[in-house]
Amino acid sequence: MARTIGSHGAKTTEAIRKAGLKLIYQHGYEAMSLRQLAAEVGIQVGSLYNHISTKQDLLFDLIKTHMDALLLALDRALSITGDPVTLLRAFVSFHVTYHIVRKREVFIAYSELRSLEPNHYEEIVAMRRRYERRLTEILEEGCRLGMFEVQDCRVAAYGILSMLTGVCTWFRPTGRLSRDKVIDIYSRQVITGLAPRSRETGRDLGEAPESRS
Amino acid sequence: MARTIGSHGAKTTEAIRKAGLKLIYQHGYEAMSLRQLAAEVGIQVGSLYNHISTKQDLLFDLIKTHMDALLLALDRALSITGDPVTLLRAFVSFHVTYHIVRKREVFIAYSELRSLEPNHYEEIVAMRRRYERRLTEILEEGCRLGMFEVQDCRVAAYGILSMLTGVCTWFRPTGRLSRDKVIDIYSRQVITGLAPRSRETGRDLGEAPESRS
Amino acid sequence: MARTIGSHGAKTTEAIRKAGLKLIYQHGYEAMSLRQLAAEVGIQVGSLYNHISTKQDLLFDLIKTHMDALLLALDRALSITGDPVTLLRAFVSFHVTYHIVRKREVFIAYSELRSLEPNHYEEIVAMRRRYERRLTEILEEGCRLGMFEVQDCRVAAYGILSMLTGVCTWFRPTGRLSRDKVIDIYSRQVITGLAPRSRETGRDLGEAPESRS
Amino acid sequence: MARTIGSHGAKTTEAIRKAGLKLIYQHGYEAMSLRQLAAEVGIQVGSLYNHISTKQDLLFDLIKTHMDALLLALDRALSITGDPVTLLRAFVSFHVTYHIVRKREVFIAYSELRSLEPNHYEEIVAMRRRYERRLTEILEEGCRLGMFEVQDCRVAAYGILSMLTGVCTWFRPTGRLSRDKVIDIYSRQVITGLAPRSRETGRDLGEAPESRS
DNA sequence: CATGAATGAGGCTTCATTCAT
DNA sequence: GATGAATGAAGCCTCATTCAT
Repeated sequence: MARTIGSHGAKTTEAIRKAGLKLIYQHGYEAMSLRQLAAEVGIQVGSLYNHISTKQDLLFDLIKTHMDALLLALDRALSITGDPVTLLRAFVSFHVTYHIVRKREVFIAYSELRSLEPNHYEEIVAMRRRYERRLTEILEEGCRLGMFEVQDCRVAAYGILSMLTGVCTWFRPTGRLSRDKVIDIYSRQVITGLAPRSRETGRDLGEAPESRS
Repeated sequence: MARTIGSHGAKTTEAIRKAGLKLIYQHGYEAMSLRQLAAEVGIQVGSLYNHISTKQDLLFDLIKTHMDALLLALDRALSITGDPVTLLRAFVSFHVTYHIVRKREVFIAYSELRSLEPNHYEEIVAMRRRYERRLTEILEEGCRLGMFEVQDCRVAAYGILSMLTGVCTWFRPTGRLSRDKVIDIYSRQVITGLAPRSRETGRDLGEAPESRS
Repeated sequence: MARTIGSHGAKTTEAIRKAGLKLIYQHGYEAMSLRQLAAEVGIQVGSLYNHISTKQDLLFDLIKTHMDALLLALDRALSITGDPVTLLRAFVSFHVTYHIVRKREVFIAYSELRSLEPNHYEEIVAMRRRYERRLTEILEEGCRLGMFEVQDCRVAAYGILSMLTGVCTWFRPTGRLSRDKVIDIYSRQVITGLAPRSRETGRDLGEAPESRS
Repeated sequence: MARTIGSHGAKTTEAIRKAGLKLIYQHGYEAMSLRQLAAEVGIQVGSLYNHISTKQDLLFDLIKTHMDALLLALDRALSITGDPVTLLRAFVSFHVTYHIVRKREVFIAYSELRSLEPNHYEEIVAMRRRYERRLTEILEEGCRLGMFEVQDCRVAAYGILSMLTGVCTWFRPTGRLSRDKVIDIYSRQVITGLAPRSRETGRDLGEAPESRS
């Protein structure tokens, strides 16, 4: 991805990235043709190659750029002091917000992983793991302090991530619920879900009546 | 999808469906070529057309067959009597099990929705909504009875579905956790997450310290 | 190069090979487009791929087939008994004849060597060396018997081969000279050129007045 | 081919010609792209057009320049007095030397003839004929004087040219044989090959006449 | 002069689909 | 039913060339 900053062509490059984002989001990487992409940008197919080196490279560039931004933003969002509950709430808020605002990047970065060449795939998956790790660490700290109670922090983290990420598949900014409302709802559902069992009663709603093997 | 039941070719037809499932799961519908498919089955490309009418039709058939089976199985799984908590636990167990066992069908039915022609798309989405509706109803009933407390049952249902469905992206049968263990963990996390706020304290972990509008 | 003997498609395959031979001879491998080739054959471009696997493969197939035939024919032509002069005359006759009759194959096999992929290149060059070796051996035997006198049999062989091969660049079947006449002329020129120096004078026309190192 | 003599850009122009020579020799005219050429020179593709007018023009310029130089050098090499044998030896020496030293120009001028546009093609072929004519004239004079005996001077000339030109396909400056040695070998082979049949013996293996000047 | 971007044609190859055998 | 061959569209990419900056 050669990006000649300041030059006139930078505008075209950016337009290609934007159009690529849109079309890949809409139709998928495989289903998007460079013909479509060029048409969307308003240039000839061959001209694309003044800005990208390969269709595959465009995909990688889009995903990589997104992941970089995501990790950076997460760092900033979690650079607060507070107990695990506070951090978890910050995480939920950040994750949901980011996944709503950058809906398309987020979707592509996940659903087109398999379209990446092995090398690129590995690189992105590694970044994704770093992201997940941040949440897992919060859960682990919460368990240590007795604020959360989960049988497996990794599994819990995966569950939370799936739940939150799902937001970007149905949330509409113009819909019934505001973004903050959704964050509120999910924060409660997530944090309550990790609550330790009540000491007094000895059981809670989540425990199965009979034991399983 | 012409299936000549009983004839010798039925075996081939089934082989095509099986191979199609595998290849679409691996590479995606757009990325799978009928040449690959034929090769996987061990026949020539042209011969495929004795069994399928169209690549698109094969996709639809696979998804439709899956959705029929899914809804039927859900019916069976929820045909028990019990309070919402019991039903919810049954739902979680069913959903996770099905998504682990029929991992590929489930994945395709979701990720290749966009590859369906409008008519087919509508049909499948309607079925999917019926599925989601079953969970939402359980939550609504639970709220009515005071066993759950959520601000929005649809949103809660989406969250739960996302969480549970995520299982099929990381679960490995040979992994650290057994299927039952995973069901156990998620049941607790889901049901606890819906628990009403403690009456005594008047607030719970999930509520934000400051008020929101 | 899949060649299904007896099937209807074999005719097309052969037509492609023939047209490929013609076009590569005329314009060169790089300059020949598959569009041209398909047009020459009278089919669609894509249909070519029912008969060839690759443009490169077509080239290799043409050259390899030629080299096989050439070596086989040489074997037959030299399967006579006789002294080196007789064998050399047989070689000249064979080489010139073959290079006139199979003018295009011969030309391609030489001029498009550089268009072959490394593996293919090596294979063909090895065959070519076997061909050259046959001539060199005749010269060596002739020298042993005192019938020829050359300072370096390999160089002499190269010279002879170049001279004879050049025929196919200018010979016209309808031209002034018959094929047999040309063979006659070249036989004499080649064989005379290898004649030992006259015993009486101790020197001959080919020796330079001043000595060289 | 605009050559701004004396200007700074002349260096670039010369670099382009040199790189073009190299790349066309290596890959052929059709296979060489202007992108490669520009990269080899170290400039951008567009910049080439400040120095050449067309890819075709570059080819023609390279060949034409070479042919001019070749004919001029031949004139100089043959501007000696002497009998046909002396002249022939001078020709052989010159031709071999030139074809070894200017290996790439020579090769291109021959192998890329077919890549020239009709006009250019005719022009170069005419020059080539003038070159060949010089050799033919020597042979004709030699025949007139009874020093050579060939049935057809044109054919003999073609044969000799082919033989000598072949040198540039296998000669390596660092190889087993020095350039002078090769010239020596070929001079003898060529001249001996033209020797008249011995009057006394009536055989044709090339006996030397008694004297030469 | 050099540059980078644009063009439009065309490169090789693969695609889903059809159909005579 | 299966096959191999044909189709025509489309896939990604590279080409030589032009031109404003």
